[in-house]
Amino acid sequence: MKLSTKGRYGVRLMLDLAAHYGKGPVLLKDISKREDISEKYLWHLINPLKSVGLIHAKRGAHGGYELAKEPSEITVKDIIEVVEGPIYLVDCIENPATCKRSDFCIARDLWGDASKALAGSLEKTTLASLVERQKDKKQRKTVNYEI
Amino acid sequence: MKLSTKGRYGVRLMLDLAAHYGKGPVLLKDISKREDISEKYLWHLINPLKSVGLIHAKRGAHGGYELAKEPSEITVKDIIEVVEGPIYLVDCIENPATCKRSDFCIARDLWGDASKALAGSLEKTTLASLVERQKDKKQRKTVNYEI
DNA sequence: ATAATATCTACTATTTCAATAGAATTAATA
DNA sequence: TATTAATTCTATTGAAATAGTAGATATTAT
Repeated sequence: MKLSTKGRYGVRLMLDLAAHYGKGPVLLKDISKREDISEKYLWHLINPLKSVGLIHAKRGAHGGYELAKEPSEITVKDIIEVVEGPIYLVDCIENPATCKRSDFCIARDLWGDASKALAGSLEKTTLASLVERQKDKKQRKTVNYEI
Repeated sequence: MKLSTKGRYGVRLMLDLAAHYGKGPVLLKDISKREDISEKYLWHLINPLKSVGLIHAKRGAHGGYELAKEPSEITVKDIIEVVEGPIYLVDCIENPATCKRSDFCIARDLWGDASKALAGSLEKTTLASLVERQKDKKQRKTVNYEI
């Protein structure tokens, strides 16, 4: 039960954009360098995030990408749902027809609860709070070096 | 972020054993029929559950499988950890060396929290409680038919 | 002995995931 | 208006994980 690279990279990508929020469009090339993800692959993540209205793109020279909303308005759950699909541990929750046992299956209820717990945890964290944490961590690191 | 069939079938298998707990060994063949999972495939699930001490096998004629503990002592988390591996949404939590960013990666902390939320939810449910719920559901169904 | 049952190793098919290639489109600006 | 810098798109490939099957072996009750 692992997150795919889409989820992991997707959050890193959005976090990168959040860290540069308000400073104009960010180049794909730069994100690629900083996050160590190929431009080609990044595009597969950016594309759905753009079509769902989380990212805004500016084409042509001096173009690039930026968040379409405040970082405080975007949760990790929002991102994961776009790049990985809905947060359901099993298909039968979303779509009961995928399993003929759906009507009477007790396990199904269980997976529903667990999915909710997971989604709830991801919903608590916004991009803004992640950026904050990142700043804090850097701060602490600097202080440690001075000791 | 989906559970694999190992996890889904593994819980169904154990729930089947729990429902027959105390009534002597259960035949693989019977589990296969009831749960609609091939005997061959079931064995891939039973094997690790046995070697970890959750299931007890009786070989030869009149043999079969039974839970090695009370259903109230086995949680869904226990089962999933055996058939799917440890409940970590990303590898770098268990094994930081898998990613060179582990030291300073904020996303990593996030995935750690989410993994904990998920594991916590799965730990709350025991096989005994699932068997109870199953009985309740059947009860309600019968009552409804009588109306 | 025989039948019933679990155990094991190995293989194959399928699907999903990850990543790349290369061409097309758009817009700024000189 | 030509050029350059950027995003956009379709298609393809390679690799890995998942799912499932085959067929022979070992054990035990009767």
